[in-house]
Amino acid sequence: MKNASEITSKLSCARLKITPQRIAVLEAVMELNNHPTAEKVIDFIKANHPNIATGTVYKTLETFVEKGLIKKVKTDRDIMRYDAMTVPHHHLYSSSTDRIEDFIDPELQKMIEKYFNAHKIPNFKIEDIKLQVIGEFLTEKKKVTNKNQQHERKKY
Amino acid sequence: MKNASEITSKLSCARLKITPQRIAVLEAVMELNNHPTAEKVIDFIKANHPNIATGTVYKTLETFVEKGLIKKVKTDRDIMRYDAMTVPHHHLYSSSTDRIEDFIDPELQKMIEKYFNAHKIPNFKIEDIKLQVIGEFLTEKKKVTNKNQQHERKKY
DNA sequence: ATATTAAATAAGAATAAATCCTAATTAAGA
DNA sequence: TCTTAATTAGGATTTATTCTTATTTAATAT
Repeated sequence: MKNASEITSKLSCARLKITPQRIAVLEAVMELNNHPTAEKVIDFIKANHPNIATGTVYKTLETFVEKGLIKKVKTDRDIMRYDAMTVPHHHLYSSSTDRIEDFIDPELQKMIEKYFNAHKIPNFKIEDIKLQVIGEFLTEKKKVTNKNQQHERKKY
Repeated sequence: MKNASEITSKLSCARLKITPQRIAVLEAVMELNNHPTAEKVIDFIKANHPNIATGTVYKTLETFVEKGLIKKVKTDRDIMRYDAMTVPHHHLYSSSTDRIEDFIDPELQKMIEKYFNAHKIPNFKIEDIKLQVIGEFLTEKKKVTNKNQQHERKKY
């Protein structure tokens, strides 16, 4: 549990009481870094903390979303997923499987921000912009390592 | 039922058998034009066709999505919504209510397409790009009529 | 260290959306 | 009209999530 202090500091920054349950949930979402479902988080936690209640995990995840510690990831399927990454980023979605990967592209980010600064939407205050790029992954689940490429993807 | 022929032609173009149930569902999604939930569709249909089964509506919606007649709209909440619009467009989401509006912006669309043509994502074939603009609506639910504005929004 | 108290949790019941199942029905082509 | 594969009704079932309440606990003040 190397990043224990990182976790507790995140919790206290968010003005949340530091409880074993919250530590376990935040650790799980950070460890399961590819957008786990609530169920995956629950399974992960059960291994070390067999008696943390299901409802507690759901409630804790919701609390973290409210406090901005994690984000919800929408899919076209019916299960909610969660994301511990806090830097602005988008997502690649497989149209045939449930694979989701992060898509970090500062240049794109900048372009979109610039566009919306120049083209305000009438009567709408933008808080966040998420790009869902839907398509097909052409490789198996492995890290893209080519350093010359424009876009990074986190390993699955 | 003025657009009856439009509906039947859409169905036959999609190589689907033309049934009263399918006509009713497609009509409902087109009529309820602000991204109805399955439940809203069911309620709408029940008025004229009291004995179309719930499961049929779900199945029919799913069939239409597969055939590309309608699209799924996923929200941060847990309910699936549907969209009959077939031209490429994005969505504005209220961060505090469940309001969703269409956001049509051909210039933005063109810019994004151009960007991804110039910056291919390695090992990924793009099929669709959806922009989720999350924020707050500053007006009540009414149509934006200013013709000079860049962005159109369908009325709620 | 201890007491206080508001916040958090366990446990499982309850809810709600969506799916599944099977027999009966129906649309479209022969 | 007949045939047949596709579709539907009806309802049970599943699954994700929320809710409820008594109990426990973390943080603060004493």
